[in-house]
Parts: sequence; structure tokens; C-alpha cells
Amino acid sequence: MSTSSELSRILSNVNGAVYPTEAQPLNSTPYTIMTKSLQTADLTFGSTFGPWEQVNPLFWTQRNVLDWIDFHVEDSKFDASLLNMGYCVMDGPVLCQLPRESFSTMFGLLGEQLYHSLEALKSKHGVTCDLPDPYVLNETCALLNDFLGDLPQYSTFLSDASLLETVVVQDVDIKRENDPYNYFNDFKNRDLTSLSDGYESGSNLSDSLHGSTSGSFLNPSSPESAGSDSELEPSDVRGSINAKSFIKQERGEQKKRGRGRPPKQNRGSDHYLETKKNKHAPRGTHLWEFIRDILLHPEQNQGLMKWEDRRDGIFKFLKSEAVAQLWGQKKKNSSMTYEKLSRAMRYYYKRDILERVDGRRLVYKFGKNSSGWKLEEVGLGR
DNA sequence: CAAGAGTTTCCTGCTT
DNA sequence: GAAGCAGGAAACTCTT
Repeated sequence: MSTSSELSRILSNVNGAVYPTEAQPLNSTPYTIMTKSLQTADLTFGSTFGPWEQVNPLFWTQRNVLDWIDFHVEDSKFDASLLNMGYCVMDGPVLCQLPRESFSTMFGLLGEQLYHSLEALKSKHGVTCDLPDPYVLNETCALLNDFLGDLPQYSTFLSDASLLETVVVQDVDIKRENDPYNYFNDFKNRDLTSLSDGYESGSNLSDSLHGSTSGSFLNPSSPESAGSDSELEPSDVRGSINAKSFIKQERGEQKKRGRGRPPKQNRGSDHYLETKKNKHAPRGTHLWEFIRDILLHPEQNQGLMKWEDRRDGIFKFLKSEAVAQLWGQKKKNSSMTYEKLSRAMRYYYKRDILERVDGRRLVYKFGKNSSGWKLEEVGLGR
């Protein structure tokens, strides 16, 4: 079996373990979310060189590690059959903890090369602490953090938001086990610039959402109001990592790319010319999961959504357009509105991911095919 | 390449 | 009248 295919097989297994099914019965632990977040993020790149090179090794996923090993196997024409694949399945934090001698033990003749490569990458990314907290980033959380950080009412709460520009990995106390939500607060102190899915610091949501007043930070982004859309999307001002992956410019063309039915030509006009770099959400980032993740972090999403009945999974949109904008940000779709989002929500009724809540505006209920929100699942049950 | 999933977009009609 | 809700239809991208 060739290296690539073997590693691919392992990768599949790893992915399978991380995403058992599409509607992963996840207990939404920080670790699960983090892993998924980084993984999907990494998959986004699909570069020939490997996303791992751009990412702090401390934040590598198992996939990154495998890609990195694979790269070196190819690079050195190493006979992959000599590798014990069992040793290849680990994530960045584990890898970074390995003593030098373990590299030779585990990877044989390739060990030295891997060790030096890792050391180089570690120094490149300024890795100095022993153990990072890799359990901290959740796409939704990150997005929310950016999003809310720009709101006046949250400016105090996130008073150190500017830290996001330059923060480095810090030691954290390990309270996560007892407090599944704790990581949310932690993550703003992370080296987000090393992380890969574009919700890193400085992705100024304010660029597209500023000009707002508190309570109504959205320009009603009706298709008619091109306002915010004429500006760069956060995705456009992201780090270089992403930028290279999504060059599919058709600026000036009439063609609408993106999902769904093309909007009418004369509605909203210009912003539809904005490129859709990332066409499709990776697996595991479905709308209902996005909503769920917002709800699971009440200390950060206040003002956007709330639980009406936590135990029964009934929730309400408080700022429907804001949530829609946030969803749009995630999907790189600046023209998302609550109306569209709600249509997608209504499709969930059929699939029992959501249940109808009659007579109550903006209120929905998770259905039996949704998961990861129940108290027992998030470790708050009993 | 085709089919299916999961939206996205638009629309009409109805309700709050 | 505005905002939501319902749901049909069509279009689109990504995954399988």
C-alpha cells in the first residue's frame, strides 16, 4: 500500500471517529467542537503543500499531523511501510510533547527529519509553552466573539478584544471538564492568528456591520441596501492562509455564484458580484448546529438568541437579523437575511431536526433528530 | 458524471 | 403596514 493511500485510509478513520455521522451525536464538549473546527477549517485549504505549515503545531489536528508526516515521507522518499501507522495518529499537542528520542523510536529513520521539521515549525510559530489549550476554538464561538466584540454593548465584556490581534498562547487552568462553556471565554486569549478558519482576529465584522447603533447594529441588510456589502467581507481581509484558496474571481461578470437560486439582477446589484470564495459549508457546520452552538454559549450570545425552555430545547431568536448576518458571515454570504435563514429552518421540520412551535414568533424547538444541545449531552444534566 | 443533501433565493398568501 | 410564518419552486455547491 502506498503511503498516500495508507495515510488516507487512516485519515478516513480519524475523520470517521471525529464525525461518526453527519448529525453527530456529539456531546458538545469543547474538545469535540475544537477538533471539528480545526479540522474542517483545515480541510478548507486543500493546498498542495499542507495547511499544517501555516498553523501553529500546537493546534494541529490529527489530520494535520498525518499530512505533515505524509509530506516528509514523500519528501524524503521514505519507505512508508516502515512506519508504524499507529504512531502517526495523534494531534498537535501530543506531538509537541514528544521528547526527541521518541521520534526515532516511533518513526525510525524519518524521526530525525520530523523532529527538526517540528522544531522549525514550532519556532516559526513561537511555540514556547508546553501545553496549549487546543480545546478552545469553535467556529461559531469565534465568529460570535468577533461579531459581538464590535458591538458597543459588548465592548466592556470584551474589553481586551484588541488582544486578538496579537495574543499568544497562554497557560490556562483546566476547568473545562467542569465547565463546558468556560473555553468560550478563554479563547479570546489564544493565538487565533494561528488558527485556520478565518474567524481569527481582526476579521473585522465591524467592517461590514459597523455604522450601527447599539441594538441595531445591522443595517437592515435587505438586498436593496448594498451598504455593507460594498465593503470587504471579513473573509477578504483574512489572513493570507485563506486568501489563496478561494481565488475564483468573476468580478464584473453578471453571473451569480454561490448557493441557491440566483437573486434577481436588479435587487442588491453590486454585492452579488462579491465573490463567493468558499461555496459550501464543510460537513458538520449545518445551520441547526450553528444555532445550537450559539445557544450553548449564553454568556456570549446574549441578545441574539435565548432558551425559552432549556430542557425541551425551545429557543427564540431575539435578534433575528443579527443571527442571520452571523450565519451569512459564516457562509461568506453577505446577503443572508432572517427570511432566508428561516426558510432553511422550516425545512428542518420535515426532517425532525426542528419541531414547530405554533403561534409564537421567532420560536423554534429542537427535534428528535438534533443533538448536542440536551443538558445531558453537554454535561449539565441531572 | 449523476444523484442527493443542504441550503439559498424568490415568491405568494396568510397571520400576528 | 411591517414582520413573521408557510411552503412551493428553482438553482446552486458539495459530497457520495
